Amino acid sequence: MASIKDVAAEAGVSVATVSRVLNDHPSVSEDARTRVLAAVRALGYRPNAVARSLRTDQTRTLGLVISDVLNPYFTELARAVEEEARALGYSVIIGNADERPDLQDHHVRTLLDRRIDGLLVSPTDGGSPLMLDAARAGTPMVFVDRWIPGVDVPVVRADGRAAVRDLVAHLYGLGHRRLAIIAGPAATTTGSERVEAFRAALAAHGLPLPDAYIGQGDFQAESGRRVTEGFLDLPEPPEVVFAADNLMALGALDAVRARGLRVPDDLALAAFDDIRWFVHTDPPVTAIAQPTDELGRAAVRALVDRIEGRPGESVTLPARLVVRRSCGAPPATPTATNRSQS
Amino acid sequence: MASIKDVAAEAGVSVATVSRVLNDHPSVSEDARTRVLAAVRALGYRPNAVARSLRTDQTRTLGLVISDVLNPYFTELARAVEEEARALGYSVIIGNADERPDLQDHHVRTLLDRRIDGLLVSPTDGGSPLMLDAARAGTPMVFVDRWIPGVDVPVVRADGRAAVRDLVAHLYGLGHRRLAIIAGPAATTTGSERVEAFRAALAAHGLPLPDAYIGQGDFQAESGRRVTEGFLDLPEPPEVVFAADNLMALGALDAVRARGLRVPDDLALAAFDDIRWFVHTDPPVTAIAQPTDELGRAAVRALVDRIEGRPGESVTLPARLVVRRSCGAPPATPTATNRSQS
DNA sequence: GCACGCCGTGGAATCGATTACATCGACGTG
DNA sequence: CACGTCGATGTAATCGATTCCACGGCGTGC
Repeated sequence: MASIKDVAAEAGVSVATVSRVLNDHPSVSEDARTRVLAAVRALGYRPNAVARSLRTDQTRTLGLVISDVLNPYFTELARAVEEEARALGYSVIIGNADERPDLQDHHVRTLLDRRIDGLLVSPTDGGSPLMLDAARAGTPMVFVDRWIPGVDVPVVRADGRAAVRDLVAHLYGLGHRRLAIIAGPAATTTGSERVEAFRAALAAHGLPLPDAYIGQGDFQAESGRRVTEGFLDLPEPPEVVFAADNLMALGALDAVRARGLRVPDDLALAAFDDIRWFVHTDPPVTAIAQPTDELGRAAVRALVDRIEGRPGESVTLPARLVVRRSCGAPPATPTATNRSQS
Repeated sequence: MASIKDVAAEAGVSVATVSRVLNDHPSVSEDARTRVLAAVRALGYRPNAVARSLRTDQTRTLGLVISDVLNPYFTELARAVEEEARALGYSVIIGNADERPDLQDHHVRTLLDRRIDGLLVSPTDGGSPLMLDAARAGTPMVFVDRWIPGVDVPVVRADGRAAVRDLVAHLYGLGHRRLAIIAGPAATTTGSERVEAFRAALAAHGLPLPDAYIGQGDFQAESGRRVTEGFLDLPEPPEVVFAADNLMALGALDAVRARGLRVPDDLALAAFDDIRWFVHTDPPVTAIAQPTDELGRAAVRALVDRIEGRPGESVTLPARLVVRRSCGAPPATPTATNRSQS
């Protein structure tokens, strides 16, 4: 591959001049500029980003560590992040933690080794020493979706409490009284928060949330299946299951179907995170939708602000309830179940 | 951040010795080794991958340019790729082309600028000059899923022809005679191949594939919707629609539902690419499943072989038909619709 | 007892860029 | 006419690693 030296030789100038042309420094003669540009084209020269990064101490790269690539929510998030980053002149390296703290650490470590300019994380746990050290050491960092309490890092996320209240009101209105939840890992903020929001919303209607109705999941489909089976085996099974993410809802659907039961007649179902497929499942699933795109963009903006020396603020956006048929009593108009209403 | 010089100073040795310890070169005294290791720990030193790459001319990084991150098929593929790469000591940078040639080029360019060791591509088009140049210039490269004919690059993909024959036989057996296809872009191999396989399979049953029954899609949901509406507006609409990927099938489902029609009674549906959600859609969708995981792993192995100087061979794995209810006549046993059978 | 070889080590070149500093010529001004 | 200024350019230091080469010391074989 041609280097800046080859270009300099070809154009009959020094490497300094070539570099000046490439970074359009003002003090270059028109003549030199055209000769350099011609040489660049002739050799098909492209600057070596590795060398440039070493010298300038910036990679114009963001690291994004997400909890699970197979989760459509995070995929959408990743897409929005990449788009906004590209618009701001940054690339993104995605690390998939698969909800495993060790994998998360692996990715944070290699991203740090590559000297990415900033890190976007949706932590799978309470925070490893590695990540906390990095935050303390001043690596620009922003938490997205989930966060680690007590760490001084901006957080970009959705607040689902109002939507959970709406959901519970909806369920209550349909006559449901025994409501259960498939929770995410307690070590994640979204894991514990959603349970608390659910509990609070139930309390507002004078309903309890017994321990037997709190199933411990891990945000993966398999745990949703397992927990749902546990619920169905209870002497007094719940009437509704609220899954704290879309994959566990999928697992719940698996469990219900495996028993030959029907949603919502035998068991109603609702989920946190709305995805396109929920419109076409049998039945369409009532869900709480996050403004995923905006979250991704806001997170990148906050991170780039930090990187470039500006404050970089936390952002909280509201989630909202999308009613479909998985909890019973179809909505008034048929189109109301379609996502396009939103 | 501490550099190798700091470590050398702390340990009272030269940078050469530190480097030797870090790369466990044999010729280092036990004493020096322990002092260096202690210094490394004390300073929390981590080698700068950027500097290392500049010197060694290898980044231990693979580039993966996929056609669409929002497509679960590619997400699964990306996951498998990352996993296998990690096992072999490589990281992966994913570029999402969103089925846009310009974006694809953008990613190939930045990946090349970053001097990735090898490139994994599932091309969205017939191949830009940029990519062809890179291949010719000797950048280790492997095509996955889709490929560009006439370029000397190994291809790792699934052969769906047998599965498409099975599908058509299945449809024929159910009494369907008017079969239509929502094709992918003709510029992609998977786009044109699937149409050809479908046409050939129809011919074997003496069935035609009229032009009106070939809808031009672009592998995105919206095009599936649009094409399906076109089919439904035909004076003699097809009895079955075969979508060449899962997103267009989703779009087809949207279109059918928007008209208040039912699958499979009013229109039967089948798709290329099987995904978890197809089990739970209304109705469960008959699909052709690719061995996505194995494809991803095989692709990485072929690429790493190339990078490390070994041959690196093309691989073709068979796809297979998974019958569900979206074409009519439910399969004999209820469990046969479940993915766990596979 | 001497020479050779090997081991451990450090000095310095190198990778490909950016950039501070020096140089040189042209031009304007007093 | 001399001097200061400014624009264009080149030389060389630098980023943080790896690695070739040289060197000193010690063990071994003859």
